[in-house]
Amino acid sequence: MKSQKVTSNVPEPETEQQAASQPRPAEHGRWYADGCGAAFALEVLGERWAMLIVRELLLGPRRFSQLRTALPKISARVLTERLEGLERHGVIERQEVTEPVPARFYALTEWGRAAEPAILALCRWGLSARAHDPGIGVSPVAAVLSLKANYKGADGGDPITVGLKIGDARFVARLGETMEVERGDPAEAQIVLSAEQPMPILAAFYRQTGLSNLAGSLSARGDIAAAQAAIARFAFPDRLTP
Amino acid sequence: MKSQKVTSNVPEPETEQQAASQPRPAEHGRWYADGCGAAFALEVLGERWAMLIVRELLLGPRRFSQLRTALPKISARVLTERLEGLERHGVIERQEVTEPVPARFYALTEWGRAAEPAILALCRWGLSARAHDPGIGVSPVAAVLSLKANYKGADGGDPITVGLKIGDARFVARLGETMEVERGDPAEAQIVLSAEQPMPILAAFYRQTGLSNLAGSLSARGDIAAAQAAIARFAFPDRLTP
DNA sequence: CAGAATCCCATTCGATACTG
DNA sequence: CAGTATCGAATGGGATTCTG
Repeated sequence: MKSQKVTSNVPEPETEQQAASQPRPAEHGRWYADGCGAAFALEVLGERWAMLIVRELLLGPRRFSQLRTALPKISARVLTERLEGLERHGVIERQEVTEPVPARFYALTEWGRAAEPAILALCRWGLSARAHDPGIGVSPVAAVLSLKANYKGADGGDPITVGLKIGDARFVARLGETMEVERGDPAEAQIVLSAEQPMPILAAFYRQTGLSNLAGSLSARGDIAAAQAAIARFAFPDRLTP
Repeated sequence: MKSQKVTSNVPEPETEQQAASQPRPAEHGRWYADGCGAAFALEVLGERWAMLIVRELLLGPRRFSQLRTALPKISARVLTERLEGLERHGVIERQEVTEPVPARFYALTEWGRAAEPAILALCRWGLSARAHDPGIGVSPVAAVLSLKANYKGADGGDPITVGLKIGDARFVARLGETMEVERGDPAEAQIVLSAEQPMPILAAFYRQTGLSNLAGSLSARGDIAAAQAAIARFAFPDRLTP
């Protein structure tokens, strides 16, 4: 990580053509000239798509193409730019693996992971405005984080482990005083919910209802009483706008 | 209760045609096509400056020129645009007063106020990255919210009331289990801190130190032991980046 | 003062094509 | 697959001017 010389907010008049392919604004990020921590956060994460990329990395490293799948409307160019910017700011880092097959992953740094509370808070705020529109897609990661954002604690009850299979994605969540979730095989979980798409799973939690009425698109395996208890540990924000 | 008739500045000249075939870019705010609450939040607050405008309104309604003062780098045009957008989305509302003198204020709606936790979380995340650069200005509101973002509770102690005078701004904070702060006259407070600029006040809290070494630019009045106790109730995040 | 209206260029984006 | 390169088009936003 190297620090850049910040010259001035006045763009240099055509240094050369190279400058055109290297976007300025996030260079050292000085849009706001505001010492507030939130302003600095927005210098780093305030560009379009940046926070959603971080969101997608919150549950573990992802590859370029996986990010594109999770964020279908982002273009390759913008994704490349954002990954560069986030890496330069120290939010993410590249990981090269040769293990099964050579590949490159993008992973959050420690600081990047620390952005989770802010992103979950934004998630709650967004949910407080309008129902989750089922017509709009949600990535598996977004769905799982949406649950995490609205977890209310075990309230003295025992921890419950919940496995989630959403398409190809596999998560294991542990619902204790806090909700911890990571990618992994749900084999050991007390309950496993499976669906091809994220929405049926979200709907089960949103409605604070049983799973039976979604049997068509969602399948549940395991202790059904534990499933009910698990669902009761989530509460979604009241809507503040009609 | 205001009449919320919007779409006034869009004349709609005989074009009642395609609404679905033409994906308008930012018109109805659909950049992301992502059902996640965070994505929706960013449709509303993700434009440059938008969150900082909300931040400035978190401690009470402000006038156009007051916002410009607090955010010196925003242009009148952009501020106008953002205020329109935030009003259209239901985050803020205009208030016309005729009281002392006819004036217009911008105030958060209930939903807008609900964004406070997200903004404070971003503030904490930004602070975890780098020291508050004293070379960069902070608005009085940003300074006070920065304190609120890092308040850790009374831990069994009695509430302490702290008055803050920052330039012309006047705040009263009550440090109980949570920190509540609003604009108001600090006359009744146990402690009153005064400074022309926000930074000396922030510095006193940041350093977890007494006030004596900042006597030049900061003045304190009241129970000095209470002041020490008050300062001890704040803890600022560890830096996660060097 | 509180904006609205114009002008206009730099930035940014999406689509497509290309490459190692 | 994992990006680059290029290009045209849309947008953003600074500066300036106008108005109630």
